Amino acid sequence: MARSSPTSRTADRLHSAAIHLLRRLRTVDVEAEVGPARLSALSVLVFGGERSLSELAATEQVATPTMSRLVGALETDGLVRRRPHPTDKRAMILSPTAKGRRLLERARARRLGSVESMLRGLDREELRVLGEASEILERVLRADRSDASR
Amino acid sequence: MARSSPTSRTADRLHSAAIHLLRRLRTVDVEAEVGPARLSALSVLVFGGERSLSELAATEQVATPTMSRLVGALETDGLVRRRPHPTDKRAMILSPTAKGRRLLERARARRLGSVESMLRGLDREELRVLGEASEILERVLRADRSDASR
DNA sequence: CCATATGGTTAGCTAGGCTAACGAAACGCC
DNA sequence: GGCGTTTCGTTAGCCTAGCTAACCATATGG
Repeated sequence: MARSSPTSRTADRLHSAAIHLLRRLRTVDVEAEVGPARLSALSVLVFGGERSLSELAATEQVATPTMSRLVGALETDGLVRRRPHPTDKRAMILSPTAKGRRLLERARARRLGSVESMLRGLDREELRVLGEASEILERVLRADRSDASR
Repeated sequence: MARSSPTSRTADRLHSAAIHLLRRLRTVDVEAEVGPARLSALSVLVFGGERSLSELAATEQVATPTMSRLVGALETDGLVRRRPHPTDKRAMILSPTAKGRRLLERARARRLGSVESMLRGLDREELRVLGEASEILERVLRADRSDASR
């Protein structure tokens, strides 16, 4: 493969930057009252709308038994509600409770606040570059495979 | 909260893009013969040079018992070697074996290949934006680490 | 020389991932 | 209508990866 093409160097730097950013954010999540997997699943229900367990598992790219356990914990904590599917008696429909929405909003604010504080001090041009890069990335990811997550 | 300054909107998009990129890469790592934490620790030794266990733990931002177990597994698999520290009898120096380097190179090639294939099709200008954004991010993360403010 | 700090390990807990196996319901097709 | 197959969700059991607490051995500074 073209060992040091512009594309491969960019890929390398992008990869590294994304890893380091998320690693930093992980330390912020320590204060969250639920773990990252539960938070992420809850986030899908809040921002992406209610859906069944297997749909949620697919969105989160985990196996259904994994999601079953996550949802069980979220329900125990009163963050998610399940109601029967109108036509399919095997299935359930999951939706966030008011408590779940509030908790998610707090966690999200913490994360975003952390990113914001890092960006503080950048000039308009640098912010523009970061914003544009994010858009390019999202577009490329969508194109590479229709994801539909979050 | 919920104000929408340019900074906060950029933070939001950046956050989302990084999550989606790494989620995609996670599916590539399924083929890796060792888990992500071990792979990452090995990567530090290969690209960042040999160091002690506690230094490696600090680099990876995990507690020393966690790193102790990771290193134990890497050593069992013949991917990492430990030798005594020249002056400090409590400490050890960790370095990757040839096997470790080869394994890491394969895993890294898979990941980067995946990112590269996503970037294929972008024009020079878009690549430039992504590369520049990565540099800004890395710089900001480095800066933010040194000052433990806020 | 002793108190304290540091490097690493062990034990034990939690969260989050997986597969295999299962029951119940839905679907498809005679 | 019945029967095989697929799908939805759960349970059981295993693995990785994170943590703290407690510990031993060695360094280091008064």
